[in-house]
Amino acid sequence: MGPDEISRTVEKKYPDFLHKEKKIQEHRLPDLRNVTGKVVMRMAPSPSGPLHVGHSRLAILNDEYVKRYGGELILRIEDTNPANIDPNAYEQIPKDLEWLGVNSTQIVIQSDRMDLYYNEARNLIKLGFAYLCTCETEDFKKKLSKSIACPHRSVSPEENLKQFEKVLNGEYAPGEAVLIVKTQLDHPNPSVRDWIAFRISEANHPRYGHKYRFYPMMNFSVAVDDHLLGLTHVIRGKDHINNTERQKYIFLYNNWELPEYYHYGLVDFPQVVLKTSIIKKGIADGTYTGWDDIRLGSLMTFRKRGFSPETFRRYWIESGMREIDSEFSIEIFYAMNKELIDPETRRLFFVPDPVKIKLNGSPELNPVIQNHPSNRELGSRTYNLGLEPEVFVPKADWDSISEGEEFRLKDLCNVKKTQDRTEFISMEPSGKRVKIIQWCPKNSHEFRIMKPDGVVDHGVMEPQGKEFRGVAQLERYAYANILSSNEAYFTHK
RNA sequence: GCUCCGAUGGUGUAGUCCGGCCAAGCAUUUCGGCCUUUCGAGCCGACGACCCGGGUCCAAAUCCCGGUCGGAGCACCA
Repeated sequence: MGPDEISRTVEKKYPDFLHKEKKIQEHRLPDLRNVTGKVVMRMAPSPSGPLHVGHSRLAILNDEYVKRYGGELILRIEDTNPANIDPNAYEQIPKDLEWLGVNSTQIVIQSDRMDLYYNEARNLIKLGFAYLCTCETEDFKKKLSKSIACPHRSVSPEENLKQFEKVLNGEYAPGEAVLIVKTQLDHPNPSVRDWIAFRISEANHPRYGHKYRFYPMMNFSVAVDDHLLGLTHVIRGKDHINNTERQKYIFLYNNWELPEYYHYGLVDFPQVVLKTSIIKKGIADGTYTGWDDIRLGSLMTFRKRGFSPETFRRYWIESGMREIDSEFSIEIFYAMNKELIDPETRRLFFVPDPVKIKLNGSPELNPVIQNHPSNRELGSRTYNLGLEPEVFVPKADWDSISEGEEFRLKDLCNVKKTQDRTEFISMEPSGKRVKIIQWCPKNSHEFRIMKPDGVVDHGVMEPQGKEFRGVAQLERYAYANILSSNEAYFTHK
């Protein structure tokens, strides 16, 4: 039996052996604990700016589970720190989520719910689980670290209630009084001991101005809302683990049923600026062009770079929900996006750092170029270059070709380099394996591409790219989102 | 310092709860090959990992103990 015969026999008798089934392992998020019927989940960003890639994980994970089990996904905007609110965020956050394909069924804004928080505060005071404290901050912290109660901790509920109303009425200045939730002073974890539930702020609130001055801290408003909104499952970052422990006391004191909590690991985004304070400063001083500056990691930026929102979903589903910290793999993220967009992304020629060369001895050249190698629906384009035309090619490629070497101008013709020009060889590929490079006609226009590292690549774009908008694969260069006749945002290689 | 958490190839993950089908799967990167509608595309292939040391067990990535390393929190931010 010769080799061919063997393989034919094997093929016939044991087809499974040759075609070992390609196991396509689909990443699937684990099931949630304790699901009885529909779930109620939430995502709760603070409106300090637009959403960035980090927020997208929270949004996608919650959205995925609500889609799996059915139920509600609440967008809760946590604007209880008036000093750190970007008024535009109220509008932008829902837009960012819509782009991601995350559908919230209800939007809740915490500043609309101040009375609910005040009522719960009064309730806890009455039950003896909360007290007003007017200690110096440092003094209070020091005592807490040594598990020592401050004098206010033993004040009667009646007296505390009076004090509470005084604070609401403006009889204390910022820093002079806080409301504290009692937990356990001897709790082994110092960060869980008596924690601050309300503090005074006189900052102007974009939605309510100076109507309120005693604002709940996140741990308080979150606990109250998670209960009142009927949350069944809470998914959020690992940085909230200790907050969860604190919030559980509010549930305990009210005998409320706890949601199931999940905390996913922290993700490090190397070399991406995400911090809103830095971005705001950078926009103000002109370092950045805006929230969608190519160097930033906002969803607005990714959108402007032409990413598919589906890429975020795939990436975060693959990342799962484990409590392991990880590094955001931009490499894998790019690869996922490429796989999604490539089948319907047209090709164009962009020549960075162009040099003009003459095609000596060529006939009339009228190339017809497919806009996509396999997707016929994207059509083709034609150029009438005439006899012995001049074209642009990338300088780096030109310099790497040696004297007398044959190479091919893609979809045009084969030529040979001779000093500062080329000699025509043939229209058809010669069959030899030669370097193939992209080119642009003489009447191409100037074009620049903004890259995420802040570098701008200059070059020329073929004439038929002038009207095109959207993501294109600039052959042999990269994918880019063409924003105007002379500028694009770099997507990825 | 205190409390808690984690550790699978360069990177992201599957498997860990309920030990055996795991001489560890998938993806990406890198490398090699194929591809005359010629791509930095696509297809095929290769390299590459269970943090360390003990213990339990016929059997450990998986259970137990001890280290090491890494992370989070300890805000009048969220």
